[in-house]
Amino acid sequence: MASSPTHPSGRDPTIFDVAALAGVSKSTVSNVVRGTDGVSETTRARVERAIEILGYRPNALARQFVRQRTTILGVLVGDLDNPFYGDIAKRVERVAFRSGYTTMFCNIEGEDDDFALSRVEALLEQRPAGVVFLAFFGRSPDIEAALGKSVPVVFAGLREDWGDSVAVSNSLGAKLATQHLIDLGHRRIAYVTTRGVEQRAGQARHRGYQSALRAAGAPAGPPIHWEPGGERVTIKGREASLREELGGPDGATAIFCSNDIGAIALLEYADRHDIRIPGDLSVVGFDDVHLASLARISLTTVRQPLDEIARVSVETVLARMAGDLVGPPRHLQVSPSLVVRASTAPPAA
Amino acid sequence: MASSPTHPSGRDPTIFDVAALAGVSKSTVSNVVRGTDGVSETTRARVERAIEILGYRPNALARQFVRQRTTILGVLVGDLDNPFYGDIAKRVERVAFRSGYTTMFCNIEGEDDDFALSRVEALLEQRPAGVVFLAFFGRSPDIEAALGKSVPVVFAGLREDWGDSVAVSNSLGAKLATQHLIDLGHRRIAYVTTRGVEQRAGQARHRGYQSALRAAGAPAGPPIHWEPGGERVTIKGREASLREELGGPDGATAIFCSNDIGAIALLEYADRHDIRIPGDLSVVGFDDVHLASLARISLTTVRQPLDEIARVSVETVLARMAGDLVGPPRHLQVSPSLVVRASTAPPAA
DNA sequence: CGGTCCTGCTGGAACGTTCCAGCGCATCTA
DNA sequence: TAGATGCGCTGGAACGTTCCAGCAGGACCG
Repeated sequence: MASSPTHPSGRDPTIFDVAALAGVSKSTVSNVVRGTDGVSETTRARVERAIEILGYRPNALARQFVRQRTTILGVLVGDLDNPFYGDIAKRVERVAFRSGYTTMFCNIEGEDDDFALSRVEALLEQRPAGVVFLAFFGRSPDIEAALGKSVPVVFAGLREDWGDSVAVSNSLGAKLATQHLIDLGHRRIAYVTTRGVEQRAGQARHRGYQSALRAAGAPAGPPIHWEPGGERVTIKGREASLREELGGPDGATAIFCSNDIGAIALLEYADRHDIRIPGDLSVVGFDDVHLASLARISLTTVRQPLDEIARVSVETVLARMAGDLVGPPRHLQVSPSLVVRASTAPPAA
Repeated sequence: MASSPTHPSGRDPTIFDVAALAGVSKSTVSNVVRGTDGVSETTRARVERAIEILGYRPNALARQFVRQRTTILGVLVGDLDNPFYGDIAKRVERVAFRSGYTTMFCNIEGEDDDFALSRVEALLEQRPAGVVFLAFFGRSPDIEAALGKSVPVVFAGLREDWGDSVAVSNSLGAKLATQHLIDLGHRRIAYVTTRGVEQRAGQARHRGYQSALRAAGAPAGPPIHWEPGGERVTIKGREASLREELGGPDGATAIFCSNDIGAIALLEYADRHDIRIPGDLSVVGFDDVHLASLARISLTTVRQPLDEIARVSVETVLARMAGDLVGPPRHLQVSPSLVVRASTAPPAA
């Protein structure tokens, strides 16, 4: 048990101990602690002195209990080990802390929906004041039911169909990426996506890709689903060989990949199969994870303004909590930007 | 406000509502909810039915309040954005969840001790049942004071001077790394360290490096402190040029770097300065972050068994919490292993 | 000078659990 | 059959806050 030096009784001092020492009522101590006004300067000083002497610290558990709310901000993360999530998680945490909230992370690794749901329930049991989603959920009805309408929710960059959201403009980002390839002279540009979890964002990115190509009068293909590490891909439900889609005489000369981790896996694949980048194949990613800027990777990509996304997301959910923001869900968009590096070049002649 | 369909009164149903419906006392409901035995099968069934009907969910805030403890496991992370921390954080979370604990992460970015301290205090205010350190703290006396003796603490892989710890054997890992370079034929092997935050681990790694070289009759240098991105290094407090330490006629032919992120930064530096790796210079890291296994990085490194560290760390702190582990701090060591990749080769002839 | 208003402080009630002493009743033992 | 034992259940107390109605007493107003 912790015990302050001046209060060796074993139990932590309570508001009553402070009140007794300062010669005031518990209510006054409470008012001082909470910074309520309506306490005279002299009384305040006396109480503060008593707090100091006793080493009193408010019991957060009691406070949370009586107020029936915490200063916990729940954060649901797709995969902490993915640098994109790690990066944004860190920023969310920083912003929340500045506003007096403590973040509670739950890591969800998309694989198992039941697992994800049980994680969400464990999080909700702590009665967070709000929840920030950095992860996508397939079974949203269950999640929605679990959340009820009891907790404000914001989606940081992932979906726009439920709750508030703050997202980069996926279609604009995809347009920037695709237009860059078009400007370099590419015509056969493929769109590769790697993870089911980003369905909605991925769809929007595919639309942006399509619209850029259409505007340029070039052909846009369907999404090519690829599981990093594998040799096979799925196109409109049919299996095919990744090798044949890339770099060959009829294959694509450039790829826009729906995310950096996938794009980097593509670079790996290319390295193993003697496809030179950007000589034989140009690759553009999405996210601008740190990794992408390493000289040995040097991936051209679309940068998400993570700081802004994190800041605005937290601000939004805090505003909902405070009642400052009411009404229907608000969907904010932030602007992506293109970062050109060494993974893109004009197509071979 | 959340409300179950069958309980539209606005307030969440309490144990009393369940008791009334089931025709028993609140105590019996409590016993059913907590799984206490001493409740007959028929009563239990009746209570469970009532719980179902009302959609009752125990109020975690009230429970925590009355028991004065939570099922929150605090985790202090060095930098969530560093893949090493992200990886181990994720594993810790997984193990904790399996044991019924929810993890609360606090991200500490070593720079600012006052900030770190305020983060720790915010974490402690939630009264976690235990704390796992994945970060190193310079000002441990303050942290120690803040923690008091009230919360069991375990250090995962970082220090061995306070609280329980579960760490890879840093000196053995360093020996493996250095011996690998010696076996390849290197004699001029430098030790580079990048971050103040890993002082203790770094010191142990330097000792392992020294002992391997001594055993081989080769010279061991002092730690070379390098700030990734810079050109200058500090050796025993004196400044020098990194370029001159590496690859030159008198410079090192191989480097053992105290961590992978630093080692990868060294690769970057080498790339920019036309030092070929491993032709001109061999590099070994420590940690085996995912990144290191990318074909374009392919860093020889020392792997930490992160799963084991995470599992044993959480087990240790849970055992302390439960009182199953008593007595003086326990310092467990786990074994590192060498992962040979393409960043090391025999020295140029 | 009586009433009203404000300021600073008070004390009770409430929050929803857990924990525990204790009680009635049936069963077992001598 | 009396007493002991144990099982299943009960009701009160406690946990440390916040919130709120209310109360003195001084200042201000007509």
